[in-house]
Amino acid sequence: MNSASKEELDALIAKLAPLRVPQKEKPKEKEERALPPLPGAQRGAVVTRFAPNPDAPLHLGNARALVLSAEYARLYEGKFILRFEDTDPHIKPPLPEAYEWIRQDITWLGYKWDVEWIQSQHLSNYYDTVRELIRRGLAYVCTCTAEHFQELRRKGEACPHRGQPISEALSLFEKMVSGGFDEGQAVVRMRTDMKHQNPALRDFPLMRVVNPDLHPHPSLKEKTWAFPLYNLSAAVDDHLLGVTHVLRGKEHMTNEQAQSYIYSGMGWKQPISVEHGRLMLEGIPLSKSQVRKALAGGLYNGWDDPRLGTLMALRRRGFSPRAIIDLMIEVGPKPNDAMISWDNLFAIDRKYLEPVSHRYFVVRDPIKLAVEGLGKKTVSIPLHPDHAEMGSRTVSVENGEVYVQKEDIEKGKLVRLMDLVTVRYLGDGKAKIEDIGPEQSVSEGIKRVQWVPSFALEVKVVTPEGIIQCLAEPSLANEPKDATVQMVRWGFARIDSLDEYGNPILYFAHH
RNA sequence: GCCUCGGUAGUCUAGACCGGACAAGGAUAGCGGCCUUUCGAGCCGCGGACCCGGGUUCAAAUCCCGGCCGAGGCACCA
Repeated sequence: MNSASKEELDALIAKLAPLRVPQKEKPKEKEERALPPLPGAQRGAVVTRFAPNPDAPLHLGNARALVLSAEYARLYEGKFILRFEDTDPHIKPPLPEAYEWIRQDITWLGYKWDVEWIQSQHLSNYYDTVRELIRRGLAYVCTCTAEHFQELRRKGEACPHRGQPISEALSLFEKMVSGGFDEGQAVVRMRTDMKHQNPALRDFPLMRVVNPDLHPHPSLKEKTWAFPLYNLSAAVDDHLLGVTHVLRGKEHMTNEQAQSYIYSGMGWKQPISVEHGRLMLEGIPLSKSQVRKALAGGLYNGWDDPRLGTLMALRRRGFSPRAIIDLMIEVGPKPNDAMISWDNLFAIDRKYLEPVSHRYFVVRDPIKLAVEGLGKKTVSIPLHPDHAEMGSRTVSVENGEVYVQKEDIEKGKLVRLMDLVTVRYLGDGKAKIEDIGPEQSVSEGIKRVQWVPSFALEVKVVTPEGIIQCLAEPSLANEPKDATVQMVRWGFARIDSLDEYGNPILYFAHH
């Protein structure tokens, strides 16, 4: 079969299912980029998981593993698990509010998880597995200092504890669990091969001690001294939860090998692992540690600061979750790293926002224009030029005065105030009407600009570059919170909140 | 120092496993035009890439070897 040509296959398919023959003349629909097949996946028998550490909200880099895991589960009609990996109260202590942040981030993207699993609530599973590994002679308790073991690992030499009897290992382990060792005094190691060509795999650690008085776990009432390390907890839970496919970053490549020692030691079937490359976002620090540091230093206003690449920030700016999903599907599960450009994300997002966003005039850096002879006038303008069914808004000029953007007018030049009138700017805030209709203004290439009446709404637009005080047409106040609007000739923004005077604050998304 | 994985236009991606209609397709960004009461959307056109060097082959983006560059691991983090 694998020697059959494409033509032969097509012919065969045509015979079997004549209705599904692709029609040549059919205009090529822009096919949505699809995910490549998942190795070893069977419909209905795929279980994936997304396993964040709840120490921060999700960012675009995390979204890759998340979207892939959720999409593959959906694609194969399988199950999707959300697992919180909160077993390090010392170096990466869980942030109690982050659990909910992450749930919200995932929900915002439109995904539901079939199972939620919090590792810190299931520590006894890891203890049981460690006991079994010790009983099988596959693990031991090492009381070397970290530095000393590092040295032995480098040289490929065993430490004195490696040969300890099983009974001793077992009792030392119970001593770890019951608080008989302080931090750094003992660790459980997998017995692998001290001469393994990859030093990372030489007797890697399974469990260590964290002092609960110094580093209490926020969601553990009882004092707990022994915590699993990543390779142990991931292997135990992936097995227990029946995970069939693990989609994660390629920084876990050696972990996959480490985990296979546990899987084979326990006689478990190892899930198929697909490791994707890392994502970078143009000009933005994504790494949690960097962001946290900058946050502490007051550089950002919070995890949802519009300058950040967190999903929270993108959500606040009014991005469509579909845009993030599309981008992740485009990047796919391949092992290449990718530098995501904002332009690319904006372009995808625009496709979703453009057809649904109401148009409004918003003026930055305003200058008052007294238009001679304009007087009192009310115009009605569609909320969307291509969708009359969306309705329209009205803008009233009271006394011939409007605001335009300083940069849009030039003394002596014509300018078309959109949907209102064409004027010539005379300088000194004065303008006079010219008898040039909309069609003619287009054909003559006259600049068309947005404007607002003199009794405009004062709005703040929060952009990645800073907060801009602007004037908006009064009907913008009719838009509900969370609505995404298009500020004509500027870009998309989301209605975020009201300021102390009841005026809207908008978060800018992009052009 | 040891180990691993990558390298197609500015950016993202298809093709690579299974060499041949690939003088490399799509998207985005750029430029030009059309259209249009937005600097939006749409349409048309233009320019832009297989990291380098060897090898195998009638034929290499695709296979092999070497190099260069990039990323990651060598945590009592995940």
